[in-house]
Amino acid sequence: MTNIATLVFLWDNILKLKENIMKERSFTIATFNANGIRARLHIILPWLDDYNVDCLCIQETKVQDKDFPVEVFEERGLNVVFRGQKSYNGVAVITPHPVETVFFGFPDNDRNREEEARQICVQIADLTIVNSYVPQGRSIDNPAFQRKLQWFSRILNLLDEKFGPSSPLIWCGDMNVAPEPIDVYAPELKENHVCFHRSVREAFKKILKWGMSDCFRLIHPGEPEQYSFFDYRIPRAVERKLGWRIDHILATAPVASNIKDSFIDLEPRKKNKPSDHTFVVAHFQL
DNA sequence: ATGGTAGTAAAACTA
Repeated sequence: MTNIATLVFLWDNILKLKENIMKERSFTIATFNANGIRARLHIILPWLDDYNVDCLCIQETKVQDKDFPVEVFEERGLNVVFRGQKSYNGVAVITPHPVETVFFGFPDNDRNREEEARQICVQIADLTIVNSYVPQGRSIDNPAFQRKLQWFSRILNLLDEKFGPSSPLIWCGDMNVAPEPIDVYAPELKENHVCFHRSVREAFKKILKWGMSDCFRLIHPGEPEQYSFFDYRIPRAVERKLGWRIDHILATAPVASNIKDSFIDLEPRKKNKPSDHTFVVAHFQL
């Protein structure tokens, strides 16, 4: 009888454990192109206080590692993973959770500083998050544009070989591509633009086809004039709706199927100085 | 005909 009682007790505990594991957990992620993180702390810090995201992915921190403002995040109980270069590029992941750095740039690369300052892969609980600052490409006849196209094929190889479409994976950041005509103003004039040329759109869509969903579009299908970037050289670009949706949060099915909300927050632009990008947010119940 | 500005960091480069 004691054996049966023990069995019942154990079974009961297994059920409770399973219940705990299966319990929905909220996860909110955001991406932000800072264009200089030190110049945007007045935007980023209050925004973090307001939203309490589980993970903020930043691109274009434009700061060397020795000058990165680690303390302002750590004194708020946030963990930071970052890598940068002097004046250009630079990525960071900010999270209240324990975080493990998987790699910078691409795994097994030949220590390319620029690539490391453009991509971070981290693990937060069971989630793998890749934060990318995809090269802009300069012009379609520039070698930099070929490197941009290669970035997408290398990402696809990486996701396929290391993870697979059924593993919980988020790829987010400044992708420098407007996937569809509704994702940019005057698309008919942008066919030769490095962020709208058919070759980049196709390279990007190949990754969607492989098994990732554009989280913003899951919540706002077909909604026009939803932009994440406004060129600060164009006067009153926000009010005139002269923007691009080039910052994305993509997720594999196990994550994307649990999406609850997604939006582009452009409010912080109005505080003091403009920032060239906005916060793109996605919320899941995993 | 191809601008406009912001950031970094010290003159020009990238976006």
